[in-house]
Amino acid sequence: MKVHHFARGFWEHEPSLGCKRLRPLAPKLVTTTTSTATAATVNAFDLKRFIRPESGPRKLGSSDFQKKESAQVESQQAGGTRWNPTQEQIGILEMLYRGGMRTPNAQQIEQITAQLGKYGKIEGKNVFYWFQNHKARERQKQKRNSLGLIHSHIISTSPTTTTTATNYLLLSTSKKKKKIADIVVQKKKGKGKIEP
Amino acid sequence: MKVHHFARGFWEHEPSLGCKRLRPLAPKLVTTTTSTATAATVNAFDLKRFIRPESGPRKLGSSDFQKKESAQVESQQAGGTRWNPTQEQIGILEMLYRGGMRTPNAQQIEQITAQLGKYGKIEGKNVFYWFQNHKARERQKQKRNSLGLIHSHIISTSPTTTTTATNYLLLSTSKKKKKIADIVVQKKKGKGKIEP
DNA sequence: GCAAATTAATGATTTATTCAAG
DNA sequence: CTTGAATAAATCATTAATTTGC
Repeated sequence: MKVHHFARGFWEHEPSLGCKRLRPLAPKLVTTTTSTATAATVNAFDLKRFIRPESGPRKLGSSDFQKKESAQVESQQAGGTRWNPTQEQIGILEMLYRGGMRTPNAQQIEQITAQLGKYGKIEGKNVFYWFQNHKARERQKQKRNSLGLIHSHIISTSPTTTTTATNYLLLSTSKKKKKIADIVVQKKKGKGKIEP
Repeated sequence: MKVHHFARGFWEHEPSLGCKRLRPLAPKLVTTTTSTATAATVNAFDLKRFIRPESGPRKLGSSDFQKKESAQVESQQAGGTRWNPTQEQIGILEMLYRGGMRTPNAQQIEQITAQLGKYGKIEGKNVFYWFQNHKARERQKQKRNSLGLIHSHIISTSPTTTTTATNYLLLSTSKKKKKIADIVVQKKKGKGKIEP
């Protein structure tokens, strides 16, 4: 377990969040250049690829104009699938979370993204999702724990309200997800969990 | 509301998983798993955000992140708050819905928005929400109807009928959030999905 | 030691629920 | 009430971390 290879030990700044995912190779420091002033233009839909699921044979013959660039070996993930946060990114996000941030609004997301972008490829939606997921999963964890210690006296820590009035929206490019109606009439909501 | 985040001094991680993932990424051979192919088209989603600072209890003055918002609120003057669809817009949307569209992807949304924009101010998120809500509400309606058939009893409030305009103004605000935790909500998840 | 196979995490979507404007 | 907007819960899907057989 715990293979501490301090090959490059630089990133060991925080002992508390020391080893979550060792996966450095982050570009680290990007000279910033701040190519864009980011003056505004916060809205505007960014169009991106379109992935039409089954739903019909259309599917456009055009191969695809996707980037891919075949780089991917680049700094790290960059593969194109899903965001893979670096240690630094996670650290900052957790810091913000602990600081009380739960559902950052658009501006906050923008700033955070810009900041985290120094450590690796990242988009605003990643930040958004991270907060959503982290919040939800911390909650589950807590619930599960509290169930575990029925006798314990330390329950407190209420779910912290949340609900920041933020406005943002993510458009999804529906993938080819499940399309057939699951006839699962009774999906058994709890699954393996112990729901009260 | 809880405004009690902050003093969250100690958090601690999972005792058992001190180190989550620290495997330095094994080469893992490309393999690419031909099975999936996935086309790899990275779909960079777009994070749409628009800011509507006020309009609600604002809290979470957490970090210094909040600063310059409230700058441009007027981007949506005239009515200010929410989208008010015109008849043409609704008509087109319903047409699309009946045609089978349920969750348009970004490109589709963009097109629809562009089209509907001819009849009135509208944004992509409005289209997105409309489909979300319409789908959900058609579903409930159907569920309710199927349930109601057993009794054939009027549910009172005959829908559609009467005063759509709601004479009594809503007192607005002063709503309260109720926790669903206590109530044993039997959310009947199972339902037959009726696809046209 | 190495990879395929398995498992645990967690990123990304979809669905259900809630709030509140009109 | 109707329904646009927003959030949370549930679910799906993919990748990293482990385990296992050789």
